Amino acid sequence: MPRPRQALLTRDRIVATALALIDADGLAALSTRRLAAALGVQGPSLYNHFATKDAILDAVADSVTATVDTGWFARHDWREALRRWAWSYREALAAHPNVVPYLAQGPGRRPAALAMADAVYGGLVRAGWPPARATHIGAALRYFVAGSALGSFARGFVEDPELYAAHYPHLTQAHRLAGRQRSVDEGAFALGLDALLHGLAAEYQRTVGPLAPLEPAGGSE
Amino acid sequence: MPRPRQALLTRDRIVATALALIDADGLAALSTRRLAAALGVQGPSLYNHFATKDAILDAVADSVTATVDTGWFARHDWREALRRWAWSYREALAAHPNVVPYLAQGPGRRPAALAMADAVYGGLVRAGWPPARATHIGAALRYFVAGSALGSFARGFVEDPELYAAHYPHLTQAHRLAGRQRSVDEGAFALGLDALLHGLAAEYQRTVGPLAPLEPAGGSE
DNA sequence: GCCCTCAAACTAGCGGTGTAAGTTTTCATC
DNA sequence: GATGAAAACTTACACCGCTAGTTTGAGGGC
Repeated sequence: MPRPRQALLTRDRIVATALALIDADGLAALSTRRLAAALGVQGPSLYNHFATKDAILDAVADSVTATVDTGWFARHDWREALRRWAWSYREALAAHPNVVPYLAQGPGRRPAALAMADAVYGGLVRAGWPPARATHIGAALRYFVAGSALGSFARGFVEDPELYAAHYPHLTQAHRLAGRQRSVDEGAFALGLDALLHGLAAEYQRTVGPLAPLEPAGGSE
Repeated sequence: MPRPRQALLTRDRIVATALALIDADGLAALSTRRLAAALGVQGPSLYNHFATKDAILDAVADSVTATVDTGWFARHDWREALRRWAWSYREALAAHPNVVPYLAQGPGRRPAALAMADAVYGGLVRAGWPPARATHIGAALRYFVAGSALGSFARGFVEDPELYAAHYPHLTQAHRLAGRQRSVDEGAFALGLDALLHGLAAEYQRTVGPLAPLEPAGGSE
């Protein structure tokens, strides 16, 4: 086939299809040939639109990051903004857990990731945190969110009672985790996030100044 | 070469060499043939000792996890034990950052990871935490540690001032992060861990009961 | 309206990958 | 000493990312 009347591929179509394949079959199952086949095209044609496979993955990762809402810092107290951002971030990653290992390797040069870092850092500094502290807080929350999306603690366990009971005295109920994955992961995330924010608020009072009273629950959104 | 008088390979030697190669060149650079070559052997010979390449990686991951000290819970208050465990866990992962993406995908059936989960969960329940809470706390800390080892927030930035200043108003200093990687990552980890533990202590007081007074700083170890 | 250049697909192929299959020789056991 | 497992080997398959060169339609300039 020569050059078609209408281009078969666009960067957006490649990225969307790649994400769908990764969601369905995992990161390792994405090959340029399989991706091309899903697009009705031969493998090397992708290289007319992306320089390398990694460039495709970068674009996929950035498309996931782009769905995170970072606007909270303009409208809310820093504690509330951090909380909502963290949940939004987690939601974006949890919707595509298979890309997290790739995505978690740093913002690099991906624009959506950098825009997010910019918004969070800026919001914290504006709230009075010293710049170095703001960096640490942003990083710490990123650690927590990325770890939670990546690990899916409960997903790691297997639905086999024998396996754990035999050697691990306290894990006799661990096989049940496999079935309650979502509730366990969400509960752990909620607990950890609340604890983190509680601790940060204390640190703020100790080193920056008094906290503004929190807006009433169920704020402006 | 037929079967040699003395076996050239052992599982331990394979695992140790694989870990060294991963540390040196990254996870993606480990192939069965390169690993075999480093062991003075042909590629397929590895399959006399491991069923698949993933089985080798599992063993590598478990050898890293095995260096985490989980004994603190027998000798310390739960807060202090959690803190020391988290630091030890982080240290183990940070020593081999390239294996973290693989390792972070869940304890699965790896014995060292399961033994660690067992120790942490048991320690928390013994300290009075309700079982469901203990699960959440263990998971939350795992998220944080895994995320911190995986992400290495600072590593993600590039040493190029132009790149950030142009589009991200608050990231004008971000290129400096690349050079201060270790201090940034450790600072973020320390801050986040302290905040987490602070928040957990508050939660404990609210839902379980009064906290034992903390032992004087610089305890029995 | 023609021509030139570029773009977007193609085909062929290189070197590398995980691993299955079968072979050979040695060691350990009866 | 025969037997069988173990541990290396060689060969081979299907797939991988990617390069090179080819073909042909699309779009712009004269």
